[in-house]
Amino acid sequence: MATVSNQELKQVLREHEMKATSQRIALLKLLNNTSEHYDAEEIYIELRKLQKTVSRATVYRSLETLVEQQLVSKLDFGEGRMRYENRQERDEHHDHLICERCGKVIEFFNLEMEAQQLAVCEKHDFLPSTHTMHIFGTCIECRATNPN
Amino acid sequence: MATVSNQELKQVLREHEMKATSQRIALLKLLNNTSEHYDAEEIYIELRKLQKTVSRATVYRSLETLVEQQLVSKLDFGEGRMRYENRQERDEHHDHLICERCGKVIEFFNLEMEAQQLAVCEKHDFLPSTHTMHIFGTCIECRATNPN
DNA sequence: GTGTAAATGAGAATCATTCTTATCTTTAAG
DNA sequence: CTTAAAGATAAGAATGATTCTCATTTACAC
Repeated sequence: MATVSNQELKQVLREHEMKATSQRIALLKLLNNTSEHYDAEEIYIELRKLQKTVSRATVYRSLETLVEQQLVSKLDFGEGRMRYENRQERDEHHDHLICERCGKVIEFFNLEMEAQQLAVCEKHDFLPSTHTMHIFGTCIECRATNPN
Repeated sequence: MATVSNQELKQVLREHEMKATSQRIALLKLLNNTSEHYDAEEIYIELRKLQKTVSRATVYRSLETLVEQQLVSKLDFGEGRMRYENRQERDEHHDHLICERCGKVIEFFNLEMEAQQLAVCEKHDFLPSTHTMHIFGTCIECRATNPN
């Protein structure tokens, strides 16, 4: 995962008609350099650790704008709060397997499933914009530990 | 949609090791007799209309138990609150198309998609329990009104 | 009918998120 | 390099959904 320079991030923000504030640059860099699915509070804490002055409100507002600009994806794993992941340089959309025991998230992509989704939309004269496909269950490691 | 008697609902609750309280019977009957996807507050208001003494806490607690018992499904349409639907007598699981303009929810079932989900789980040695598949977009009526 | 575990009502508490407002930055223009 | 205006920010208050607390009530096995 190549670290992106501040200059490049500024460029990205400006291309999306967002002022290149230090808070936004730091937030984008954080999501750029991790494969974690952080929630807003975790992002706030990480930015604070990095000596950034930032408020929760700014984290939420920036995330909202970044999601609108499709630079970031907003994910709901059914925990009562949202998680976010970087979307730049991702060529493929992906869905998630979520382990209900350990919380691990496995990403997957299945072309046939995507095709079926389009078929369903066509059948119902529905114009899709986004979708969420989350499969909840138990991962192999957790079953190995305790088959239950 | 055949109305189920209180006696039958009592029976159902007892079969699931839940005390057959009047609040639970009324809640279950409400969900049984509608195809709406109510949220907790709407359920609370409906039960009040029906002259039932019930508190919000009881609505939430009962729903939680009913979901555990798989008598009710908990749905997240990305509105920041959960919705619930009856699950009894439904032989088929189904997924949802959600119109981002008018909020309409269209239910669908696609066997091939379900098969692909199982295939993905197998591939990742993942034991699935439930899944959510929500496609967001614009329904035909909204596009007819304003193609955009 | 009684006792007891379970369920409930009312409102307080919590948690994620959004709003408010006064104060800063960014950036385009001189 | 200043400057001004639009846009962003910090801090904390407000909101809204959901959960918790605890004293009281109810279901139901006996």
